[in-house]
Amino acid sequence: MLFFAYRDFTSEPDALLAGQGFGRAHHRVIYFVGRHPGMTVSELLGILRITKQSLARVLRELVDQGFVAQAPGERDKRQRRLSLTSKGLAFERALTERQLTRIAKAYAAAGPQAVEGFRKTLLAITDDPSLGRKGMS
Amino acid sequence: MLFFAYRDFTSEPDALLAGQGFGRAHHRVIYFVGRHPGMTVSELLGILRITKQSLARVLRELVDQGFVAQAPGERDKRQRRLSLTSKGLAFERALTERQLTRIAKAYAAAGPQAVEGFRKTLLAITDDPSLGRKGMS
DNA sequence: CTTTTATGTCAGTCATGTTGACATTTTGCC
DNA sequence: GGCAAAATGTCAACATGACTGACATAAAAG
Repeated sequence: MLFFAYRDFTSEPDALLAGQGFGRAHHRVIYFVGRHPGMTVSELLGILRITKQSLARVLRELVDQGFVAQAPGERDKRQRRLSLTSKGLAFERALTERQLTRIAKAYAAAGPQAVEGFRKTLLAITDDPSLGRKGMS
Repeated sequence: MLFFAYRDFTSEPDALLAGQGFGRAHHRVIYFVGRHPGMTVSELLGILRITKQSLARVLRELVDQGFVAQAPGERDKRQRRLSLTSKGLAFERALTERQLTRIAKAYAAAGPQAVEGFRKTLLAITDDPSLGRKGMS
């Protein structure tokens, strides 16, 4: 069930992303950078749990095409704090819109209590539920 | 959240599979064949929604190594009805065991009502909820 | 007898992950 | 001041699992 839900949940954004030559990996970066503006590369690596080489490719494309901006950290100039450009923000909203529609439909079909149970159970399945505190999806 | 839960949910079976030189794709085949013994290749393709070329590689490895058996259909001899061998069944149980433990933990943490809401909401998120009637996960 | 169906197979490509090695800039500590 | 450690970037090679397109075979269906 998780497999099907995840596949269908990502299918609409995937189509949009493909139009830009992007994939699901780009979506994840856009998503997390959008929710944590100013985050560092290593924070992002920690969340995604992938290698920096994997991230680098995706991130470079997003920066090159003007979806994500990098700025040296104030206190620590080694860091590259990441944020979405206005172009990136617009794109993120377009991606999320589809998923919100889907969630809304699920909410309508299953009811608020079911959705609350859904959240709770998803968090319990996940190894590190500390990530779930800020409205991630 | 779906992303994290799916990743963590599959992490333990993934480790087991890697020991046999298998991947997540093999797990899905073993899972569905185990739940629908005697299913045909095209039924499996329909469920997984991948191309036959993608399936072929995975299926061939599973058959070659004696996890899955093929038998010509009785009425239609073109078909190859798929089923797990005893070796395949034992492996499937080993894989599922880990996930059941995780589900049990989630059940304990979130409560039965939450888990029921979880099921309901997952089905509502999925495009074709007809798949969810037989205790799939 | 011809077409369609179920399946298999060859060959090439793409997206996303991996390891390992090495470079650059900046920070922090003795 | 100097040097190790940290944050990041980059090159190269490789694995997995998806894709497309083309073609082959056996059996069923008309």
